[in-house]
Amino acid sequence: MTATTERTRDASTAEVKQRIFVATRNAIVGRKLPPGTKLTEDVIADTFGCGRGPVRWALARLGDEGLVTLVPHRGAFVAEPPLDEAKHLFGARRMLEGGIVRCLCGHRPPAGWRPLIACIEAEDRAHAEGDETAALRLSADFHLLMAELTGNPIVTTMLRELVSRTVLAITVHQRQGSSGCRTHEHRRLIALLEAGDVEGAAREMEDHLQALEAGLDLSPQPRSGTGLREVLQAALTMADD
Amino acid sequence: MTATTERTRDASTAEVKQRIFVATRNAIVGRKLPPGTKLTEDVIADTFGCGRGPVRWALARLGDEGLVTLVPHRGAFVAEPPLDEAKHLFGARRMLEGGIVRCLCGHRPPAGWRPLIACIEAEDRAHAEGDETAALRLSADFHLLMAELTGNPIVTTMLRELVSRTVLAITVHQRQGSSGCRTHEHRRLIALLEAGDVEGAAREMEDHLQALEAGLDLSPQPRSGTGLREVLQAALTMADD
DNA sequence: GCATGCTGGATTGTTAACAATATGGGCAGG
DNA sequence: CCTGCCCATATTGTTAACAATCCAGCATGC
Repeated sequence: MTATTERTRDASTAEVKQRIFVATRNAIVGRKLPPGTKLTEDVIADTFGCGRGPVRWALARLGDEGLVTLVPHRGAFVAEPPLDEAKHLFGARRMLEGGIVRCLCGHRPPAGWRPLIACIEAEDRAHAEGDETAALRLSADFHLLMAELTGNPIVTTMLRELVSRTVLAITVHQRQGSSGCRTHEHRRLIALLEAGDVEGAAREMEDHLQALEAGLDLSPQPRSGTGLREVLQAALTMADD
Repeated sequence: MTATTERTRDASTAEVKQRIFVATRNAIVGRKLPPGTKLTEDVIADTFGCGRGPVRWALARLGDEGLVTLVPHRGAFVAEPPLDEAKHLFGARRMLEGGIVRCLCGHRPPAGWRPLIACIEAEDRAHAEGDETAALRLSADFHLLMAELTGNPIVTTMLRELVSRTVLAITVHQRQGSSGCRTHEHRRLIALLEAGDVEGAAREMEDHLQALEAGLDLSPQPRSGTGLREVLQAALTMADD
């Protein structure tokens, strides 16, 4: 996997931007780049052997998705979603994924729920091996797979964005000891889906996300936020957009 | 409102990109730029009196949102969402807005439903004056307002994107005679919300969107799509992302 | 000793120029 | 008369260089 890094083919001329974008995003959600790290343009440009233009494009795109914060004349940093944003993130996922579950109950996909079961088993294996990062990724893949099973690419894209940001939010607001999604909740969700219990399945998904949100530590964020500069800058953000 | 267009202040140096983006998006959803129109970079650059860099940034962002299609080495065109995409769009809105309604039923916003009623009245007035474009915009604002009432900016952003694309899809797949959202359906939705009927309100919203989707003409799209070039290019779009 | 004001270095934002590519019309050949 | 090739033109994609801006460290004055 991640064979993209090895493709230094000449066909890169028109897809360098995409390569940089995907690589950086994978690095962020894969916990390789801790939140707050500076993403210097020259470094990335040298790494990929290209000018600074494609780098700026990828960084802007990542900024739109909320994975990096772009500070004018300062640069790009891996985002550190504040607690408010994390809660909004989970709220949005509750609304969207509840709809996904209800949609899935309506017309079951042709492939059935087998892909979901396979994903759960993979996550269990990762848990057994102690690879918690991989487990988190597999857990995210489970939710993403549900979106794909609706057959609606737009929903898939939206949820992918949400899930990426959620992973980042979980990373920054250290889960004290709670592992990501409990797999038995996922199993119970599938059971309810198979039974055709629309309302029960939707409720299960919402409760599941609620439990995930409850795993955040609500302590007043020890990092920046009361820094006097952020307060003043936040006061000026009101007259935007 | 829309006082942003008048701000030709010198502070533009750092926000030209945003200006171009907002202006172009408003022009597209406001039906000023018909689907398919070529968006030449030089023209936009000259219009805003800036280089081509900011224009490319805005165009890329619009491309991400699905309002323009970026063809490599060809340029940017106002998107003409195919019928499949339109249906997916409505499907995504059903899932998300169903969740929004259910969320709103849970904890009613502090401002109550008055803003929604005001929006409906404005839409009725526009209908009375025969300004159908304004009516479509107001109708979109109603849905957007519901998202804002959840107090979740992420949901608002997602729905804004969806609504913009939906407006474009409706524009291209000419509604034969059906006006946008019927206001009485909006009123009924509010009544169910006020009554606290969660399931009924959600069902009403889904039916409402279903009715909107049914207003599309399912005839094989008379415009481009069977153009033999688009068919072949679409066949190559499979191996993307 | 501490706060304030400057200067050097580094990094971003933008513009301008160059190279690469696709389109359209003209022309030779069948 | 139609098909296929070729070149002029215009537009995009990219890189490189310049100007503007911000941070770190140091000197200065109280």
